[in-house]
Amino acid sequence: MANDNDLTEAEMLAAYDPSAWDRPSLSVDVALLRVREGALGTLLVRRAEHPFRGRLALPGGFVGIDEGLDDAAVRVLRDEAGLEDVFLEQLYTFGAPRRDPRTRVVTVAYYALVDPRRFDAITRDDVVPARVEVPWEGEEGGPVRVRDARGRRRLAFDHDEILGMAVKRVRGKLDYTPIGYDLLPPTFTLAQLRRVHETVLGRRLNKDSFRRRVLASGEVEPTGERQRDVGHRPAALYRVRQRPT
Amino acid sequence: MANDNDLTEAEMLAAYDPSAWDRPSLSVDVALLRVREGALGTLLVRRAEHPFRGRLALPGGFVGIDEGLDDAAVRVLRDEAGLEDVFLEQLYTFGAPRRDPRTRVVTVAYYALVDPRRFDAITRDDVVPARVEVPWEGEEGGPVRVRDARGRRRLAFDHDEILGMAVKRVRGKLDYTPIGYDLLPPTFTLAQLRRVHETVLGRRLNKDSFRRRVLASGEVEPTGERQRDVGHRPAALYRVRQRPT
DNA sequence: AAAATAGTGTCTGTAAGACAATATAAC
DNA sequence: GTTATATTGTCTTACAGACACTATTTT
Repeated sequence: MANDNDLTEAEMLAAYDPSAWDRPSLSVDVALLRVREGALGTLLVRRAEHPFRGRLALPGGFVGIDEGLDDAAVRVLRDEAGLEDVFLEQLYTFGAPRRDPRTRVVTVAYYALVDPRRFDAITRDDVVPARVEVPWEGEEGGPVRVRDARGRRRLAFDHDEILGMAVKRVRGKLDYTPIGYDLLPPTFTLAQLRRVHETVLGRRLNKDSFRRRVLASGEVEPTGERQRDVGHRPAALYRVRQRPT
Repeated sequence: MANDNDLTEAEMLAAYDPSAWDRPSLSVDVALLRVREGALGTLLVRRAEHPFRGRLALPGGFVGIDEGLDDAAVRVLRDEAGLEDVFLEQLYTFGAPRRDPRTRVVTVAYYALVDPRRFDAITRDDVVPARVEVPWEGEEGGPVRVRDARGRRRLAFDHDEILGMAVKRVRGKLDYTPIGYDLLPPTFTLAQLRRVHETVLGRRLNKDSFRRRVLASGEVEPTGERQRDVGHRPAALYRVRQRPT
């Protein structure tokens, strides 16, 4: 190519041919997490086509040529998992050259946190809830293991790595961001909140200091309501003070 | 396209045409950070071509079709900034549809931390050191301002956002990871280490408790040496105990 | 000796962990 | 009343901030 330094910027843009070089494909994948009955769970889709046909995978899809990355993640979550208006944040970009056997595909991974009630409301036969087992402590990191109603599953691509990175990220952010509330219904007791934290972190927390810390944080306020029909003294219900969208 | 569910995976891979859809270009950009004389600095390159010709930008380049993302970042750092073997970690992926006026370019941003001595050893006339000014407190986030020998500079693309995200990330990781040592020479005093932390965090730290905390962490060990020619009582020199690659 | 910073020892306040005591709803 | 958990209060311990004091080098 000749030296283009004599062109104006407009001329240069007009002459630019984006197809001149081979380039990777770009996708997004969304690692959904929920907490229920003291266990981490996720939502997977069964692949209808090669590669990894029949295997479970994260909801995902290719990024449109004029589509923002966040927009693509929102679209995938809506179209493949039937979920909208959930916590969604970019996680990490995975681009090992042979992670997809078709061709080079770089994927921008997102993670989402969902109130388990909305999770349960999903009824699509290609969407499969699965339990997430974390085989490492703390924020060590590494792939997770996944188990659906039929037992242990190997996920497509490097999706067990992506889920593992999502768990690691949430563990890291739980202590100093209001992220835990996205895993709960709009109104909750302090015991429920603690149970969510314990499940995500994979360890028990001190009941008293957890309570003190949360109340002192100013993140929650009592609704004035209490639990009903619980077979013991009902706990006060709280809500997040200002959900910071 | 006809239903391909009757093909074997091998047939499907052979038939797959990666050029069938438009796709974004993919680049990497590296936000370098160093601390010197109580100020954050970075390393920029002057763009020789459109777009943003003549403006300063982060070292960056397109990802090869068979090149790993980390490998691309290492290559860019070596070829454009002349640096090797520095701390380098993926930061965030920026993909707003119009961030590059040529065409859709998604960039995987990395950040690197460098001992300022190695920084100073670079002598290339297209590489420009610049001071980084952070106009926000704590981990609020947002773009930074950049100033080179000639004064305030507007960076190409969204590179001031990327640098801002790098500062935010380092601030967040400084307290609970051994990341600060990558900004220092192999041997250092506790006062130098504290000064680095103060510069990154943008606030003063308590001298006594910083000292106690670092010594109690077990991350450093005394070399047995002391400073020389400092005009006051010389401080003991320390090194990192085991650099965890 | 003066200047300047390194390093040590001690006190205080805050927050977490542990644990005991009391409260309240369902049965 | 019994059961089961919520909620409050107290004590202890760990650690950060503050500050005073001593140490050691250059000038």
